[in-house]
Amino acid sequence: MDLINELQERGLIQDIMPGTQEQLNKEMTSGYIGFDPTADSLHVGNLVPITLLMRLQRAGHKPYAIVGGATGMIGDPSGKSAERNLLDADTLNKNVAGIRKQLEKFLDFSATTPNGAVMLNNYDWFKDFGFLDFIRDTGKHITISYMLSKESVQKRLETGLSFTEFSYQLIQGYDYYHLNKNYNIKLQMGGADQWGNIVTGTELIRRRGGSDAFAATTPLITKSDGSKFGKSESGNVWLDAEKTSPYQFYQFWLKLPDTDAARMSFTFSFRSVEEIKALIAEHETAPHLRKLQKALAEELTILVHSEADLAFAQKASEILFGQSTVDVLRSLSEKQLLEVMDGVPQVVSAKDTLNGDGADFLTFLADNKVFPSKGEARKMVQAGGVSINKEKVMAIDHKITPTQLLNDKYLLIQKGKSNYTLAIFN
RNA sequence: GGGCAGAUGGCCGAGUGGCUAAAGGCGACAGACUGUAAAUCUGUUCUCUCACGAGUACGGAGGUUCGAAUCCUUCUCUGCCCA
Repeated sequence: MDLINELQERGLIQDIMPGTQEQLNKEMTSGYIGFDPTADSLHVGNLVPITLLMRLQRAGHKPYAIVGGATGMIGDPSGKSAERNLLDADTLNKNVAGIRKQLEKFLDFSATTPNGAVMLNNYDWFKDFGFLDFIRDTGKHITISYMLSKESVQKRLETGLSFTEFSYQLIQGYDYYHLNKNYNIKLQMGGADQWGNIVTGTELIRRRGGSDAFAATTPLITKSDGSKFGKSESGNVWLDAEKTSPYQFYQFWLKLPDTDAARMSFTFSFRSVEEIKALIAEHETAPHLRKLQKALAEELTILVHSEADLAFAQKASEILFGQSTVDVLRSLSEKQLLEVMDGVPQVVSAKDTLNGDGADFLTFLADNKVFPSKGEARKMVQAGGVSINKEKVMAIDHKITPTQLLNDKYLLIQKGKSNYTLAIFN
């Protein structure tokens, strides 16, 4: 099965330009995807383009990852309902560097392999490109009505769109032209919201007499309820272990609703389509075992983090969500406890605050930022949403005393169903 | 440059002098049920506070008034129409 057929089976093709499949079957083809440096880390949403490049490379083609140091300065209006704030140069540089580093994990960048991956920053070819030169060389080939007809532009005409964002498609379009001309790149991929920008690129290449240029986009990935994919209660799910611990990352996939788990497996997993179908069938016979979610969570935690990180994440999940009771928690040695809690957010405070009557629980929660304020903490306790060591806290005037501590030192605080914090008393 | 319309809580959107911390919806969070699922039901949702309460808030700044999201002036921004 060729790459495009497989992508189609996985539901990863939204739009595709005629001839793309033939081109990929004809020869080793260089293809690229751009990454927007809006943050210093990539998040799970970016895993779609990342795995797409991986699939491209595994199929024997040459992947290019373009970090948008230049385009990031402009702001892509696609999919945005309002004008974006511009990032300052320092932030941008930091973001570009962070993203670069992460991408290196996923692709084989060895220069000796013919289809070794390559990373480029479009700032390099834009920084010395003067405005007059740009509008003469590039702007001349694209008409206003063509640019205006783009959906990303149309949607914003009513509510406002600055010239800066309007011109974005030309900048990205030029990227493709530049890459086509200088690197013989013949394929651009991206999310469906990028189709307009990508096509401006192929148009520019065509009008300026470049070689063949093809394009394919993936459907925008959303959850079954239509909301944006890749958010947990605590915000974005990042690929950076410092921002989202491997445990939290593992949990994110494990918690996927059934309806999403199937689709996400096709989207993210490198298992074959047949394997995934078999897993889904198996899952349906015993949904409560969550085999599908587990398989996906395992695979992706290894891909993004490591086998060892997965092992800890699994152990922690087992203890935090298994049949465990206070007794199980109490039976863990200090070492075991700390290992398991590695990815769980932790707060440290002084042990002598527990002397006498003990420390007021609500005050403790607020002071240690487990909750933003005492009022907030009270609300949660009153709603029955807070537990200590797996036992629900019923009283709003609960006091923490030394006898409640695990290993004489730790307190496992749980807010809601799946948010844990480990308090350490030294 | 001229005319018109508009800016309300995370979002949408009602409110046109006191009963408004501001209807309703969405989203979000929590509880029950369950499988760490979905659906459903319930509660919460400006900030701080044990509570009484206090403080901020309807684009910005001034003003009228005992009292303003609501009236006036002005500024900023956005859309539409005309030049």
